[in-house]
Amino acid sequence: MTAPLHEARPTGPGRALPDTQQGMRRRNLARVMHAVSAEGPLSRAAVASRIGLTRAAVSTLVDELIRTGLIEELGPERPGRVGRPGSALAVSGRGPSGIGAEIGVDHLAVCAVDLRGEVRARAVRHGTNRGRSPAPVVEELTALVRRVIAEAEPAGLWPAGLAVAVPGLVARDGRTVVRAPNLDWQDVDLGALLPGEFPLTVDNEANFGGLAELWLGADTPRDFLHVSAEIGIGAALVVDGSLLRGTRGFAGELGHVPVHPDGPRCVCGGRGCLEQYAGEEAVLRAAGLAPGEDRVGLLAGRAADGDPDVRRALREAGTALGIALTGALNLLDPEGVVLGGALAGLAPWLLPSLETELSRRTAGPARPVSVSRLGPEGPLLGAAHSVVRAVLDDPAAVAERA
Amino acid sequence: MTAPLHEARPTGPGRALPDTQQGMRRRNLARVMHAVSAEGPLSRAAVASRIGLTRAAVSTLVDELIRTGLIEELGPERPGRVGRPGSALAVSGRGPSGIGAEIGVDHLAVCAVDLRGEVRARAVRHGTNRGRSPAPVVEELTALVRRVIAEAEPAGLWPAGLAVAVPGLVARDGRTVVRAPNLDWQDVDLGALLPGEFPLTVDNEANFGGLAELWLGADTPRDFLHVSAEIGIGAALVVDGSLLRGTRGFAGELGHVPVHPDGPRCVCGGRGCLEQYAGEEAVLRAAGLAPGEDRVGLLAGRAADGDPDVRRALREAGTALGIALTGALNLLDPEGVVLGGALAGLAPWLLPSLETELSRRTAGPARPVSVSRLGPEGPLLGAAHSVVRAVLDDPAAVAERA
DNA sequence: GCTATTTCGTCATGGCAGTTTACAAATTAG
DNA sequence: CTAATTTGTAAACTGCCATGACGAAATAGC
Repeated sequence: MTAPLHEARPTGPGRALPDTQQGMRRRNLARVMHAVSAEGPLSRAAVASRIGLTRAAVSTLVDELIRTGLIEELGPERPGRVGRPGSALAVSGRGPSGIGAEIGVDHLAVCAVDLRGEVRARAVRHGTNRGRSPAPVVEELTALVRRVIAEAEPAGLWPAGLAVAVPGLVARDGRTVVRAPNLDWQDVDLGALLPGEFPLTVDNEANFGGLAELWLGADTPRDFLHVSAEIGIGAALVVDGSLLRGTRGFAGELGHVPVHPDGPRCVCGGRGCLEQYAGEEAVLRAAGLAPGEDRVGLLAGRAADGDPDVRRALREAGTALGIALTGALNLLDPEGVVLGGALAGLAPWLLPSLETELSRRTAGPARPVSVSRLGPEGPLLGAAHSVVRAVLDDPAAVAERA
Repeated sequence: MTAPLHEARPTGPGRALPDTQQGMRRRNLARVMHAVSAEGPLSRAAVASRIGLTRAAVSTLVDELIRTGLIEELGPERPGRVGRPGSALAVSGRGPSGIGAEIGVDHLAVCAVDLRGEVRARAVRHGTNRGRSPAPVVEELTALVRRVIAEAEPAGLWPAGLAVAVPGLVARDGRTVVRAPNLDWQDVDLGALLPGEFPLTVDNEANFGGLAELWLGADTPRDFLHVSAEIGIGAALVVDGSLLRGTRGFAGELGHVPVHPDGPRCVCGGRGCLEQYAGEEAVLRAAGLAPGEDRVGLLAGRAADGDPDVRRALREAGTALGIALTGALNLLDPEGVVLGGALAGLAPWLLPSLETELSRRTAGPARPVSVSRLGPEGPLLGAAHSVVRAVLDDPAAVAERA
């Protein structure tokens, strides 16, 4: 059972799956899970009115979910309202958990999140992975994964799946890293290197960051661009609450949008790509700094100290970002833009020129550019939560494995 | 009953509609319609295996569709295979029809398409609409609509809906033309001006063109960009077989993607937008021609005659398009690009420089750039077919009105 | 304090949808 | 001409949700 968790589900009239009563039941179980998960403790009656089924139907659905341990009965509510109080239902803090992992340039991280969305265990290993071959890195990651699983186990949690965020392009199979320039990896099938005991998904770090923003952000809209940078500049395109991945899985390559078509050559073959102006390397060079460890921290520190070269470099990066984003906004018409990853930390110095450029170039009301609250935690949390979402999306599938 | 036909259906776990048995039935009726519509005459058994239901279930579904006149029994098949031959089922050529309409800069057009996809009636009125106020234009259009409906009526067709393609931005309500520069319209509620007897959808001409490409194109993929030009340059973003509309409905504004960020001022407030290089007006100017009637024909004629100024102007437009499309391809990773509308007629002179630019700037296998077979007919056909698709998507809804 | 009202959760009943099983009809293979 | 195969349909069955009724547990009004 190693199916990709977040496969784009075929939707609309084209979907080939027959519509049978069992499917209906499964979808309604999912609806109950989502309602309870999203709106806190809820009585059966409240769930029924939320999802449009009758109380009787919800009763049987909830019974089943309680039997399989996905939902817990907290006890009677104490409301000021008239009538018999309902019995509060909540998603269980035990049972299946989502294991999220991140392969960063300078670290490895793993965490376990329960169905309630709480992080229940974590493990980190610092140290660069640049240029290391996949096998030993994944081996270390696997060790962290096992440690986290072991740590969560006494609390009654078992891994329902593993999702790995990587700084690079991932094929649509959700397993293969096609290219990760920072790691110098190419066509690595992580599915073959990682333990096969549970469902695995691999995805781009920007994508998981975007999903984290969608699921955990305070008032993130269902349509936005999540821009993230770790040397390369990637964007997660969230459209109507789900990721736009592209045919090959390479959508969101904001870094190679042409900004100055006659500008400097880029590794991608083009000229004047955004990455040549707002990529980490380019900014460091423009700021007169040498590449090294913790480059983002260095930039942020210098900028905070008022270093004029760094400030100018970031200002220009913001302008270039603004130009590239103008194109993206015209194409996608999202509700907003969120700066995540390394960009979040540098936002104070990027935002002014970025917003100037955007408002200069786009008509109509300005689209809000906000900064991720999650910062560097985004991808890891997004990965773990993607597993949790998969459980909420089809609780019946998990119940079979429990 | 004037609900928008092609509203983005909420999908996935978030959709609020309860999953009830009647809904199941409706979806399965739709599945049968789609199977029969897409794969020609089919026996009940063939439909059953296609959609994954049992023959018995399909039998009752088909019975219902035959009773409501949406499907016809053609009679026994004559196969070389062993076993009792099936009875061929086909979508009916009578009953509900889709009325498509187009408000062009230089013409109005209306057509009626039956469930089989055949155009059964059409009407055109030539003459510019530039600068005319909405009311008289829509009045003329309404007259054409009524004529087409009357023409189709003796064949047993009745209008299941009206879809109108306009050269401009349309709000997500599917009724309001927010801005149509060529017509000089702004915030026009077509829903108030058009007859209210049947469901109405209004959409961008590029969007309907893209849908036509998706539904009628020979081997069009489910993920592509359909680029179209009528003064403005618009693109339909088809992602996984459905349109990406954006929050406000303005997605696909390729014309205002920055190509040379320091280039000439654009009406949108920006600088160096694609439209400044590849828009109709810009190309005419670059070619040393004055604007007038049938501008595209003029350009194509001169180019075919070998006029060097025109050729150069088109070559440069192709280059600019290539730069803007590079950005779009990096963001969306579609399977291909289709040139439609006015661009289709000019493709021979645009394509070389466009493809050069694309292959220069993008790594990996070149994405195919193809030319629409439908040409200027695309938007009209797409509009009419969108109504037909709505019927196929929910035959039960139509049966109630029959 | 007591009764009426309101709301909750559950149960029994019923309707509806698709499955299973069986069978007659219509064709080909030999 | 018989056996094998496939189609379409009917009858019985299972599963799921809706309906309506009921007891339980709270509040509101007197």
